[in-house]
Amino acid sequence: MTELASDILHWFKLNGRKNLPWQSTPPNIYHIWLSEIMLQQTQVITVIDYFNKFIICFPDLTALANAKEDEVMSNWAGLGYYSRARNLHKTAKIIASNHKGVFPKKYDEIVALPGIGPSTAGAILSLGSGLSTPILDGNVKRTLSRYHKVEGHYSLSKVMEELWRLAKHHTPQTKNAEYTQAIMDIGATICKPKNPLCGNCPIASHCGACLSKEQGIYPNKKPKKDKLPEKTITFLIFKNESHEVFLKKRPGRGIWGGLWSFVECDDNTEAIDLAIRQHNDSAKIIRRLSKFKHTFTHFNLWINPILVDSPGGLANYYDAGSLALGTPAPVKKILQAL
DNA sequence: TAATCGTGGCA
DNA sequence: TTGCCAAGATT
Repeated sequence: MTELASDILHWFKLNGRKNLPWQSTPPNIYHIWLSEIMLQQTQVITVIDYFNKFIICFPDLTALANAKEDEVMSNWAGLGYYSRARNLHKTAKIIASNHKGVFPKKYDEIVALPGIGPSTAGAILSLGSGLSTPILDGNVKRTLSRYHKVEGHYSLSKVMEELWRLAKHHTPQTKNAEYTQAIMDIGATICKPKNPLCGNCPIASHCGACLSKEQGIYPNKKPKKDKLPEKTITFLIFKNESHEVFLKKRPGRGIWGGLWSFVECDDNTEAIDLAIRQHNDSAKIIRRLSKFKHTFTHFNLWINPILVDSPGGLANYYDAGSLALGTPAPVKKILQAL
């Protein structure tokens, strides 16, 4: 066992997180899988409430496999990266039909499932079955980059190969579930992106970056991008006499895939008039709501919401106060303000 | 290899 | 206010 693994395991006994909602003895593989998917690019604090709500609706893999897609999406709405939810549902169905409802135990089978890549597969095997399988999530990448002063940004395949090599090198044969949880805990609570708490770190005395006071240099920063592109769209909020609003299910790919949203069109008079006529020939604009910005990782979206009177509207009109459908965050924001 | 895919918290 | 980016995978 490497010194890093030994130090981390010792630290874990007293300091590790052992009461997260998806942790149990023995581990529940469904909970482990679900949490790992929710935790992709998402912090623990954000996931906890979603996880608890989700396992009440879908207590086990069979319940999830038998669920309607809209019910799954509704429980995921607000968490983001919605392909995760669609793939989660797909995988539940695959396991139900191809694996007799039992989560597969082999790495090759697990990594072949939709939404599960090499790191998530490793985490499932390690945390769920205690197998000696490396992971390489953001916490491990950051911690090992500092410890070994790895040169180059993650976007370079050469850097990722080196980090995987190091991750495998430190992954112990025994106590692997504890090690995996421990190194993620250290990454999340001590070896943080900004202001790492090296004074509390069990591996600081052997950490290259800490010893040379270069915690800010490693991991190497992402090359700066130009300004984020900006887009402006119009939301048309069709409202009938019963104060119900029209929502449309978005296609299963692209932004907000599988969620329900307003009619959307370009932000100009001609496009707006056309979209209104096409939806309901007797509809008329009531008023414009205030324009607001919604920020994504890769662009900024300006949303121009317009409230439209839509007499006779019936199909796919819903009461905003008792909506059971998943909606994008900005749509939910508008619905709550109506 | 580089884009795409959400949202919210924090410095 | 703006920029950064989190328990990554997919195309």
